Amino acid sequence: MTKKPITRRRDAVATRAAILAAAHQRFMRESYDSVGLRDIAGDVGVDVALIGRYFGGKEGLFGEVLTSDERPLLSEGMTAETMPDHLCQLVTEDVNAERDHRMEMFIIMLRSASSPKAGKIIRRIMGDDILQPLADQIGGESAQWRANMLLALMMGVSVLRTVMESDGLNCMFESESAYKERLRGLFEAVLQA
Amino acid sequence: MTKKPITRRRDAVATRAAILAAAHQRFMRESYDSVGLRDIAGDVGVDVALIGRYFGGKEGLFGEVLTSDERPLLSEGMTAETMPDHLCQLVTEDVNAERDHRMEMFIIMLRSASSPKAGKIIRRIMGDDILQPLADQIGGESAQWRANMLLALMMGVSVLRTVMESDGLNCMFESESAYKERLRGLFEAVLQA
DNA sequence: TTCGCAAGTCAACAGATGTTGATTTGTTGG
DNA sequence: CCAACAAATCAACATCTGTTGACTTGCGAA
Repeated sequence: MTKKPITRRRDAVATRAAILAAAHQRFMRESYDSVGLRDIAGDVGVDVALIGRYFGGKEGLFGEVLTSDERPLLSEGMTAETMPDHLCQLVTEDVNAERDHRMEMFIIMLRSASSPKAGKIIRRIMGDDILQPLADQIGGESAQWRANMLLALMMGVSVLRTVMESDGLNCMFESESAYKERLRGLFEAVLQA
Repeated sequence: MTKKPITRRRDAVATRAAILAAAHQRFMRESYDSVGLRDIAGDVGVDVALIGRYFGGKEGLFGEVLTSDERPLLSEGMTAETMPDHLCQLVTEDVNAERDHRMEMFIIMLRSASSPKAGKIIRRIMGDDILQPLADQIGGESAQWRANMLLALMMGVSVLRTVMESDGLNCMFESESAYKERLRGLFEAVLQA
């Protein structure tokens, strides 16, 4: 008991996790092609070669950033009634504040979707883990269309706010709640059209 | 008159235009970072160095792709009444068909917005040449918010269809017009909310 | 024809990219 | 204390990136 691993300096799982976290941050701010493996390794204070060792390569790392998080991409306790609130809440978080992990995944995917290598991974996840579950959750006649439309709405608002860095959606109203109310109205319009 | 330039093999303006066109096509399908200058030059059948000569560099070329087209980014004869139709039409064109030039610019911007260098140019154009004119066109109380929301809606649908390559919005209805009708309803909801 | 100039090519640069194998270093079990 | 093994580093690779200067070639005017 004297030698309990108090401060392990060579911890494989810890460094692996650190690399994953650093990559997450980088990919959230720049596209797949813009981020270099040396940037990520530098953030952790580690040699580049480790990334190759642990993740096989850049694609492997990116893929794991998108899939390693155990938490579901869609809220679990989401019913047809609470859905507009949920989605609206998700998309209106303070840009500079700590974000919901689902929103972070969303941003990462939006940022790198145009890179051929990253695009393949992203399109699969978008389809299997977001669109399809969303459509199932919605159910009914034109569930596919509604799910696609909801996703488009969320992506549009997200792209505008984070990628295009426009703040024209936020501060144009007398109160924040009034703005959210309008946005929620749109989500409801899609669901009930 | 015997030597009218029937087939000019060394035409500066023609090759310049050809390079510009090739770049346009490339940037429409991949992101700024993914596209190499040698790819573009190869399409035209020309040496890479010419791009540097004519456009100063990659950023210059990209900037000119986005600004060289004289045609306006927003329809000129667009009134408050015809706006939903216009925007809806713009965003629902056949993905494989020949696209409206405004839609093409839109896609190019969406694709490369996450690349730091290209992003600067894009955000300026988005703000000055699209968002502001759109808000002016709308007018009234919360014109800024409405313009942003319209843009978000258009971007979302565009990203979903072209970047994410989802076709869940198109073929889920009994008729194409029914799908468009619903989408137009959303645009109207934003404008009249 | 011949000259000049511009159009276009060639070659090489300097830097960054992802990736790989050999090597060092720290830790742990005997 | 000392081997053994994994963690981490080092060094170099091959390739691709955008960019630059010197070179060649074709066209048109005199």
